[in-house]
Amino acid sequence: MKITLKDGSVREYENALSVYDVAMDISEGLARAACCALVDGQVADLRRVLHQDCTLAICTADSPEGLAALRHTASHVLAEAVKNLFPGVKLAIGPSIDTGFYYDFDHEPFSREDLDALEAEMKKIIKKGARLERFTLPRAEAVKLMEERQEPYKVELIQELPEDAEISFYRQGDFVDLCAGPHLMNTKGVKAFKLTSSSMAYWRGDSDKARLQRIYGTAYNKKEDLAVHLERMEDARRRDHNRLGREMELFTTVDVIGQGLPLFTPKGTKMIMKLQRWMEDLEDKEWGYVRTRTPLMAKSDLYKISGHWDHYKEGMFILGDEAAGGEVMALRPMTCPFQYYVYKNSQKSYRDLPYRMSETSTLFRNEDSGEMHGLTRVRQFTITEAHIVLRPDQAEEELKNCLDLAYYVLSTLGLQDEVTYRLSKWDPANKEKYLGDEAYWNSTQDALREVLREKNVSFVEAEGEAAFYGPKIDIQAKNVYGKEDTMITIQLDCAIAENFDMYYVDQNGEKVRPYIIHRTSMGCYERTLAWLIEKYAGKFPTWLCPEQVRVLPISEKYEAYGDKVLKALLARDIDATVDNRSEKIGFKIRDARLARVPYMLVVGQQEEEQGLVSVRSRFAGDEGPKSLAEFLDQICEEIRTKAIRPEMAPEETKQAEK
RNA sequence: GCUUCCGUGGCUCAGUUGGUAGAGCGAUUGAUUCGUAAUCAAUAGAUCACGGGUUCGAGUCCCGUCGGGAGCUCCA
Repeated sequence: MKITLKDGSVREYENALSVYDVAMDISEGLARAACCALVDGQVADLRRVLHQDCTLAICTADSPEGLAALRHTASHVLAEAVKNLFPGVKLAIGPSIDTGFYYDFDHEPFSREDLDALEAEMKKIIKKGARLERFTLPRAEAVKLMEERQEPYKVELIQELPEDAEISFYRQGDFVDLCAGPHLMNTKGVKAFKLTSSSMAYWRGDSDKARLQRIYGTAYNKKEDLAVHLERMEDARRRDHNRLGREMELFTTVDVIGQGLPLFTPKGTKMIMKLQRWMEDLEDKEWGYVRTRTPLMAKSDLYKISGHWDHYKEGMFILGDEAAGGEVMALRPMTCPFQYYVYKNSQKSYRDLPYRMSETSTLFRNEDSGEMHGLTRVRQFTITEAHIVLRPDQAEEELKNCLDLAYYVLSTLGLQDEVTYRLSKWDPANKEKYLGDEAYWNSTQDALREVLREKNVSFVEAEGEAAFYGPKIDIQAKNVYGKEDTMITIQLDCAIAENFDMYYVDQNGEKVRPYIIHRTSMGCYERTLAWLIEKYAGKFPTWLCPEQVRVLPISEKYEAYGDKVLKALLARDIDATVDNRSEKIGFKIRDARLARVPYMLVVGQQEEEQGLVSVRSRFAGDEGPKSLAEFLDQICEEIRTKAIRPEMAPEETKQAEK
């Protein structure tokens, strides 16, 4: 094939390997372009994504593929450095990830000093520079090579590849690694990197297999990009809800109460109440839900019917001693079976469906002790969740309603662009974990996929992420560190109605099994609060703030007027306080700003005489004097519409914070 | 549950090779009554997470438990 080089000249190449060579030739002209490309015998567009049918791709250095190649190469350099400094080490795997790379080694734990030494060694390797050369071997020879080099993990990986596969390797100097590529042309290309941390990881992610040590690093094309990334990580640390939420006195934890059991202080409680009232009103008044109130525990019999006893027992808190012959109860890990019995309380006609039952319920899940984290992973949480019982012909429309409601909630919170949608499917290789057969799963998964497509939602599909009774549409959010959690879930369940003998009566008077949608339209309140803290760095939209206005009298003389203003605010359902401490106004303002209160009303002689308030906001700084009535109308409107006012430019804030 | 690092007043942290706990912020009290990001002073507050061990002596060294961070596994 022919390639037109950047200078306009044309060169011809015969096969993949020579394309690889030419990519090296032209890489200088493509900044530090990575890899090479061959798609159906044609060289791909230079910025083209790496497709499955494309074994090699040419791309620019800053494209996602270029960065992946860079980071992948950095992981090889790391592996070489580890080999140099810790000769006995065995190599496992070392891929590139979102913000960098990691490599797993079979070795003693690495200390920070080890990482620093490894960084220095990597710099040496990079400075020396070595061309990365790709070569392939038939499987048997590949195994032999890795056996000779005493790399049992690599041997295991190769043995799982097809027998007739040509196994590809990359060599840099004396270092050889099994690798599909792609890579940079030369280790010299790794210019801006940092080893960030080390931790334990299991071989193949299996806790029964060998314990390996994983070293994480990050790498960019330019030092500036790396600096920006590290600064962003620093910012993430400042926003971390587990730190900021405690600092702002939204929640706390107490050793003797236990792990994963946060206590909400008055401010955090107020925020959750605001979210909950909004959520319940929205569902009931605009989306046709009815509310239920069901027990927090039940006899084990209930969970045996639902399947949880078989599929989820180790995740439940069990009360009572089965062995002693006593009654065995369990705290509920979900609301589903309770609401089914609410449905069954009266016979339903096809006209009654969809029957939408919602409940703000507290759930208990016995998470492993290492799993708990701040407010995002807890053992007791509260969620407004619903079960919609419906006719099969209503499934599509109702699923769309659920998606619409979820989108409305997300966009009101200003979070609609922060999420990704995931179609969570079963794992056909693990059938015993699920209810129902292949046909059931295929049809329900197709139904959800169709709804997502019709709603024009872009989504990824994930095997093995389904509930045991049905597939899910999961709306995923990332925390400040990039770790993903499920916020909202919409599940289609056509199986469980059978277990509970639920039915409705159709036009012909026949009993028919309904479908059930399990859904939330906001994550549990704990997790949602955590997400809001991190998204807004504690500077919440006014309607959500636990303290919306703080009245700041200039001195004791204006306390009476301050109280009058406070009363007027409270009368309009605004969460307001007054700061009557004998401090200077500058101090009170500083204090209120650090508490991230959106509005401060400074009142003194001038304001008292003319019935004014001097407004200072998080959004516009000093807004000057306004009449109290005008301010009240303005903030009430802002709260009513749940407006998200833009904050002051970061530079200004920073300036002010100095 | 696993690996690793960590645990010192309410918070953030000092505390040398083991010698008997310190700062800033916050709190309280008093003075001050002030116009847009820190008024001054005084006071209180710590069996150094808990339990055991080594030692003449442990915040410091060792073991265990509990709790926290990071990661892994799990996640209806």
